[in-house]
Amino acid sequence: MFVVDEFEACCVLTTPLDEDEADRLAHQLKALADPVRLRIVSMVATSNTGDVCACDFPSILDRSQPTISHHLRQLVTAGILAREQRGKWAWFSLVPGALDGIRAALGEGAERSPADA
Amino acid sequence: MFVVDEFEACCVLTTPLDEDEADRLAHQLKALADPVRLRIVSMVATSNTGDVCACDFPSILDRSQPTISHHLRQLVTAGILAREQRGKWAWFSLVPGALDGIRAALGEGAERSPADA
DNA sequence: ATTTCACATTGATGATGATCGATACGATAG
DNA sequence: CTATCGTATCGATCATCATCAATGTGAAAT
Repeated sequence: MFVVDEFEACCVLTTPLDEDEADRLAHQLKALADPVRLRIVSMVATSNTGDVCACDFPSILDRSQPTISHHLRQLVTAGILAREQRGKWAWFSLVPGALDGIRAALGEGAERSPADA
Repeated sequence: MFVVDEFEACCVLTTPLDEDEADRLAHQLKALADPVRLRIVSMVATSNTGDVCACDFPSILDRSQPTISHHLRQLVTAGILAREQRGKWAWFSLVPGALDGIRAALGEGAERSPADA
């Protein structure tokens, strides 16, 4: 319905992500874009109880307790993990739908074929 | 080789991401976890020709040409964008299935219900 | 109350990264 | 060949971040 043609060689697009939307998505992706945090999330995701005690991470992931705490805080802040205090232990579970939102955002532009077919 | 049992209060998991796998995924996610790169990818993804000329990005995204070039290189290196030289311009398109792979990895652990149902 | 334990916060450090000016490279136009 | 234009690379800078030792906090046990 438009398709520019008064150019000699460049430019033909429709509307992409605006700046704010890109900032939000980038923030969520950054929370996941770390090997330690990915393993934390996958440990929680594959736990058969649905949650994992914070005390498990340092030994399994070979990081100090403060480092693990740092990563857990980022994941909670990003809305990916939920924290529950149980006795003197902290348990973490996946926030339902959190990863689905990110996946959906990535999928929005990934379906179309490259140029035609 | 895992499944601890000499603990008093913690730990119940199955196998999550191993270190190498987490490194790979983190590398891919890092390539996307930047507002400028997200907008680049979305511009390419929403282009009705399937590709975008590098010359478009600096003005639209308000970044210098070297900065754009830097981001484009990261996206190509990560296997997300493909580069094609056309005359003296460089055109970029989505690598088919690249984002799908990332989405699938995120989805692997996102389906199960929190604890039970 | 005191100790103990689990976790968070602080402060510091080294690494990574986003950004741009300057410059080099490569292709086209003259 | 020379000039021009699009893009990549270089070098530098400033910000962000992963990491850990030390310390603080808050709850449970004695």
